[in-house]
Amino acid sequence: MPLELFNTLSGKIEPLFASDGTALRMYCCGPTVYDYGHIGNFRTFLHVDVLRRAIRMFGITPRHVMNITDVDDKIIRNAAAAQLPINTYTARYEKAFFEDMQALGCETPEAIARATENIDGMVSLIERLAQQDIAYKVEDGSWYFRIARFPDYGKLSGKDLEGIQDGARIDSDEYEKDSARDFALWKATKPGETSWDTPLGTGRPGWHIECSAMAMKYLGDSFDLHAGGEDLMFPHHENEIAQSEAATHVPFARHWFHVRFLLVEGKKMSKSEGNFYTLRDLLLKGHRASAIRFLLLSVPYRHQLNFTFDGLTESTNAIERLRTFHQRILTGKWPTLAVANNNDPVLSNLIAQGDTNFTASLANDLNTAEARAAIFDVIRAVNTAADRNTLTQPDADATLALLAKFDTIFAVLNDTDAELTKAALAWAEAEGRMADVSTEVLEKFGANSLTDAAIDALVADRTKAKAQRNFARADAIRNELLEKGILIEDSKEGVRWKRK
RNA sequence: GCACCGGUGGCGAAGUGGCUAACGCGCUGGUCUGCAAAACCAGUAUUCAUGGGUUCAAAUCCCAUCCGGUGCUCCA
Repeated sequence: MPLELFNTLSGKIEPLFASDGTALRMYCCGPTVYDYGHIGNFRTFLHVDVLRRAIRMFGITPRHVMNITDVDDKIIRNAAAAQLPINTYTARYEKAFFEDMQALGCETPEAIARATENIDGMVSLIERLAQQDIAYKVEDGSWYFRIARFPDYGKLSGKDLEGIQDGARIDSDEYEKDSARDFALWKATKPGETSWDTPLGTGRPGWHIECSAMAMKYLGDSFDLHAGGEDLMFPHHENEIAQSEAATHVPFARHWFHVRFLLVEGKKMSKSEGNFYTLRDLLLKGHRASAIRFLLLSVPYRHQLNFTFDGLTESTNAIERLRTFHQRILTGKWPTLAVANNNDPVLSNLIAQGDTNFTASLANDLNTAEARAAIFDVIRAVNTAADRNTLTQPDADATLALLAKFDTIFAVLNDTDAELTKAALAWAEAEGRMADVSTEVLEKFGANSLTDAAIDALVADRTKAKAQRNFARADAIRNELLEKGILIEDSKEGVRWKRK
């Protein structure tokens, strides 16, 4: 079964493969590091993460390059306002970005490419275009791409040139262009602005050129897949194709992958709507990193996702069930799991079917919703068998193997939520953002929160009270802990507790 | 204005021509428990925005209407 994925360029679902027979070369448009990443950004990166994980699950090696845009108008403006050199300014946000990616369980790409470290490549690419008279310089020293010389322009986004021309807003800074549609390859700078002295003149790169130059540097003139958020389709990716193919005369990326925007509480996320959330905002409010990952992945990448706090609660609960089940199979406890001797072929088949369904769902254009459902089907069946003492060791093993497979994609079973929230809390403290921390988080993880030892002591008290059949005392302790977010569970195997 | 996507149970969401409309969360009742929790069992949409049409057969295709969202400009 091949892994198939919708290709924006062809408008069809097509199999993915490594055209060089070794590795699937993919380029993903990364962040512009001028601020902390928000959940919209991460929906895209999370689905790219699932894509690369799925590629590996299907036996293909990914070679994934992601860029960091560390120079652009906003960075220059904000760095100047902060009176910092741009690299000092961007370094903190780049660091934060990778911390956030890790918190969300994203794997690190095989290569990271920074725009400011690849100016030479961009300059030579523009020079190649200039030799063909496709790039031209205007009086102020900026260079533009002559769209009229690239007849395929618009093939990705399906735009016709006339429409663009009519709708184009003319930027007052961009004068002397041959056509309003032509886009900047190299921007002349004003004295004092961040700039590079190059054969093209003094200036800085246009936005699109970095991705063309860096993708080609790391992956070759032609490569397998290019990814990004849906907004990048036009003009960014369209312009990348134009620049690259006009220079090389070979196809740029074969397969284009675009992730749809999310809504927040039914509306487009924006600062003015007051529904704009960074990952850090959510962690400080007490939401778990794993629940955020799971929620953002629960709706397939080509569908709009409505991010809500109810949805986050739902995901938190769903993950609890997954983890509880995983622990049950792993430990044979909570509730007790007795191993049966007689094999139940119906159950064995069900587990195998779950495995097949999981794989098939991902193969079908990364249907993460269906893949998720396949796992829950198995969970219910195996729990039922376990409760009836009909689960055999081979079936338990097969279930664990399936969970492991599930987790190579979803990566939510391993519980690191508490440490991630603590790290966010430490960050808030260091940055003077304690006002953003919810009381719930402070109670659970702040300086006055209960230590594990203190909880264990209270639990021991309660167990003693229970042994004396002093249930009033036992329940009082349980309620006291519950108010502090600690949930106690009794079972035949003894008592366990967890932080809610 | 032009282009496009979507409207499925209380909520989220899969399914895009043919078995009883997945799955998750929630809720109700039961089993277990001192009581809870966890887990299980049963119940939770005779119906897929609305109206018309095509078809032996439609949530799935066509037309119209209403509603939500997106792009055309920096944006994941």
